[in-house]
Amino acid sequence: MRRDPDAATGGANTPAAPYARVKQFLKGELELGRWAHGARMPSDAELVAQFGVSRMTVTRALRELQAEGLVERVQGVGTFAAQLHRVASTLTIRDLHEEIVARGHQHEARVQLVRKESAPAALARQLGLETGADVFHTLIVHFENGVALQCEDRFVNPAWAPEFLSVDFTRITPTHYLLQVAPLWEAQYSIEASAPSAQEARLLGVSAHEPCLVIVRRTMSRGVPITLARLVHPGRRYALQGEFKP
Amino acid sequence: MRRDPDAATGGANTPAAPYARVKQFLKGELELGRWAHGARMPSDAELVAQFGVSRMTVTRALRELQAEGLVERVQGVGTFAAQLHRVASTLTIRDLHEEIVARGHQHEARVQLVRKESAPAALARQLGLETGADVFHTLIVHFENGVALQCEDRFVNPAWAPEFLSVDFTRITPTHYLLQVAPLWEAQYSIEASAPSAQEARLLGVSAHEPCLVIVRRTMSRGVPITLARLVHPGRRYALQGEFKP
DNA sequence: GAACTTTACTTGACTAGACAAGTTGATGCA
DNA sequence: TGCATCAACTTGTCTAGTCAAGTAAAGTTC
Repeated sequence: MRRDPDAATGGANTPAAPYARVKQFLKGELELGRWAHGARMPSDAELVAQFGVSRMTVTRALRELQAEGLVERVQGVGTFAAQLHRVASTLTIRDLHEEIVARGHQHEARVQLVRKESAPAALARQLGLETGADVFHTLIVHFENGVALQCEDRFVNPAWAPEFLSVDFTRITPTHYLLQVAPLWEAQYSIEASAPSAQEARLLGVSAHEPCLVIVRRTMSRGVPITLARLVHPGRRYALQGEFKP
Repeated sequence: MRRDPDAATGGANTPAAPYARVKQFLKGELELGRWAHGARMPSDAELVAQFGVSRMTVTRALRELQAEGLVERVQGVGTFAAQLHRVASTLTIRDLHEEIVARGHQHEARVQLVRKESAPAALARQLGLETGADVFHTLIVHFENGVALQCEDRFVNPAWAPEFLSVDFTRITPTHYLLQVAPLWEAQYSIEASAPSAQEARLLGVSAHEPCLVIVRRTMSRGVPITLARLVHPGRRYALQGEFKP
């Protein structure tokens, strides 16, 4: 069992940590709408007096609330209730293989294409290469228990993963391999609904009218583009799910 | 201009804060793959010695890295490089009105339906009500510069927003109004691609085959369901975009 | 009145030390 | 061998104070 210092009123067995009590108090008052958006909240000094704790403790509570986007702090001015006119959520896009295995199902990858190509202008620009430079191109269809779930069309910057073409993608997904090569990355993505291309429809075994969820993701590591992927999912078989908890 | 203590090697004008230096050092080493997933990283004491700072400073750096999911800390054992086999991203679903206004465009909402209904079993369960209880139902189509962008089909728990039906939704979006009533919430959502219903296609002015991005979102405040919304967007006109920066 | 200075208050960051609580491995004993 | 104990090390949290940097309002001077 994991300790959860955030549960300020936990199981009543462990009297929550002081910083968690302060944090939970402020969170509760915010939930009750005690401070309108932009309204001034108690200063550090006031909370120190109110809770009888040191300022470091109060600071920690407020810094975490700030990181969660619930309050805004301005040096020299004060702490204010944040604008909450947005729903922020952490969307986790897991490696498809792990996702399928986690469901207790069987994952199969059929490799349609693995080759080196010459990058046209638009692609080269996205990958930070010169037009006509070599790029690696893979086209893989992923199956869950024999049903096509994703068509993965991917271009990779050879500078980052020179051995990319010799990887056995029936055993390891490109995402998984690239994570080994570049463990930390930043990504930009776009999620939209559209009809599949004729080729994608054929590979996924769906009609050309079937609505598909298309994720286009560009991944970079230390500012250098690594890969550009277009992931096409039949709408009837795939949904992104997530939750947001403040 | 905003200060950014995280930019440990910032503009060279401000020598970054010590905690930020420690954090950036560890982040950089993680990027370079110095520690494999699950490998042991330097202990607090080692970092204290290495950087000549107090333990509180090291602790703060490590705690923030932990919050970002880059390291895992186990009391009594040590600090370890986290598994990064996932791409987590903060997906921000903004209020549509604000999103459109931010683009400098004009937003128009046409209210198709605002009424009280009796909740069928499935809906009642989702909203934590008894079957047959009253629910508020709105159906609103949102336009950006005269083009239909979203069809918003929403059910609201009357207990939370008794005045909901008398709000002028051509001036304020339901999301915006509900945020005033319940400032803090948690949400579960599902994003998928599908064809619109006949009614939705008619309201959006698209063909029944047009792939649509459908977001179903259930919102709760303090554990009590507030609203259930189905947001349908023509795929050709709407994409969710976001980025992930570790 | 306008411009400058002072003062009070705010958050940002850090230090040096303390105690608690958890894990691990070595030691000693039956 | 098996078990209990202890020491060393780890992270988790807190205190009481310091200095720095920023804002805003009150006061002062011209």
